[in-house]
Amino acid sequence: MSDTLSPLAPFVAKLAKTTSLSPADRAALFALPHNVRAFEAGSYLYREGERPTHCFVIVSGFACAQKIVRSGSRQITAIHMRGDGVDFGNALVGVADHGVQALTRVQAAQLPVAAVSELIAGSFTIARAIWIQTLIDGSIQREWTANVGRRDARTRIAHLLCELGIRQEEAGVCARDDYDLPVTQEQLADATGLTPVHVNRVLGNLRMDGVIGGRNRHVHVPDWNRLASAGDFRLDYLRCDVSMSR
Amino acid sequence: MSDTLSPLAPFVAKLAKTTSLSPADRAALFALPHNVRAFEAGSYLYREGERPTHCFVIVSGFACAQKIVRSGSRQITAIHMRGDGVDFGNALVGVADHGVQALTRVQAAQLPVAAVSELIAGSFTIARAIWIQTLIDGSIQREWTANVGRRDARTRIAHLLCELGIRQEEAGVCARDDYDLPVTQEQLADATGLTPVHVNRVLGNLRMDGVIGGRNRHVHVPDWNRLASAGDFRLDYLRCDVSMSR
DNA sequence: CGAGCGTTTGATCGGTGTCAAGGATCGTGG
DNA sequence: CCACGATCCTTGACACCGATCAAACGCTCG
Repeated sequence: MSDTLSPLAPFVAKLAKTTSLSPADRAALFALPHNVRAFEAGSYLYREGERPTHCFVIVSGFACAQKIVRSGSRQITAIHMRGDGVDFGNALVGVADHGVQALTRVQAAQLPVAAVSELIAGSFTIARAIWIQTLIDGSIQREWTANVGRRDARTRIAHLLCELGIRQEEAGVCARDDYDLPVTQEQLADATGLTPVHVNRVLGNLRMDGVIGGRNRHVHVPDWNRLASAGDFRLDYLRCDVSMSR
Repeated sequence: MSDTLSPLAPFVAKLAKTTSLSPADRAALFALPHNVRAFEAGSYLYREGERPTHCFVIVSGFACAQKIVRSGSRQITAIHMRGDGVDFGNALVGVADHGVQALTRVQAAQLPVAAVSELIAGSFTIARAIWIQTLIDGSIQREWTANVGRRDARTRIAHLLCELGIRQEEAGVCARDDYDLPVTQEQLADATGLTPVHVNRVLGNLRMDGVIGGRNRHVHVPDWNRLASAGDFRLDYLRCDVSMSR
């Protein structure tokens, strides 16, 4: 298969944004044994407490990392999209402290942990590139903690919409100011630490104010700076190379 | 200097818990150029937006990672203690997305980023060990997101007290059920996404209920399981090897 | 056409924030 | 040794954001 058609291509492209990869490195990455599997919306890539046997690369759709607290409510701790590597840390540590669930129908490439582990051991450049991805994930995670901890509902939701827009633009899926968001308001609530009802009201307000347009699981942003301002959003934490204004 | 007396010893010991280090690896770690510096409470190890020139290893005291949101309030995203490596990711990525501030008087060993970078490049075992630490930090970060997102104030605070107890026990500082916590209630509030006033009330309740004892920046836990239950705390996410019951 | 799921809206409740004042503790200087 | 100021803790009254409960509405797919 041509590399550009490999399901791993978006992932490799993402790595290449932070680390210059030699042809040999690229070849080693594309040579990773993998098979693409479809997950229905709501199904689990793996569950909290399991010992994952595979790492994943998302090919299409949205998945989320989540934790369940005793009260039964869940917190979504990350949203994964096309080109994202999911928990390559599994190659190094054992039991998963969180579950990964498909938010929509998801196509994901499965990579055996052992193969990833070998690849990392075999190339410092690749190890470094993947490590940097996990550091960026960590940066996003910190931002999420601040988001649910210290921002009000409106700002929180606007911030999430900004992040999803930028990351999808970065992944080459679509434009930041016009994208599909095929997730329910309940899922947005679990990502922002709110209730579905309140998410609904806040989205309504944002729409009434003209900050966002588009109905029915589609986000349209008439004025990016306005949304970014509403969401207290600065994109440095994403460590991507796109510029802010539009 | 004898290795056991090196300020890096607690850090190396922590690495050794997840990765078996050869004598050469240990020697390379202890050979890292470093100087120990004291930071007054409230001073910054580095600030958000800076490009750090050093990594740090905490020798004594407490430091925190923090982000400031537009409203001016801050979210503490991590608490660092003896033996913790602070942002070794700085060796790989550039600008800091968060600041690191001393919560108490802190002694920290400063390691030039270039030296850490070289060390990582020179030993896969060490790189792996440090990487695993950053993965554990990530696991803690996810737990914090869930904590501020989906737990009520009482549970949130109890959870934090559990984590701090276990981590200090792991670091060999003291017992989990009897430790000094020389931070203000305002700082606890910033760590849990609450207000100082409410933290005060909740701590009062926990004390009245006998879940915690000890006044004045000292935590005493009469019944560990009771606190763990109040905090919805399971220690798997810390990936440490101590057992739960006591 | 009906069932199921998600969205929207209204009414009400409660946990936490805000504002304010007084009390405790501690370091510092006279 | 005491006075003083600064900082933090504690407590009370009240406000408000977001949660909860409930019901109607609108899709989509058998």
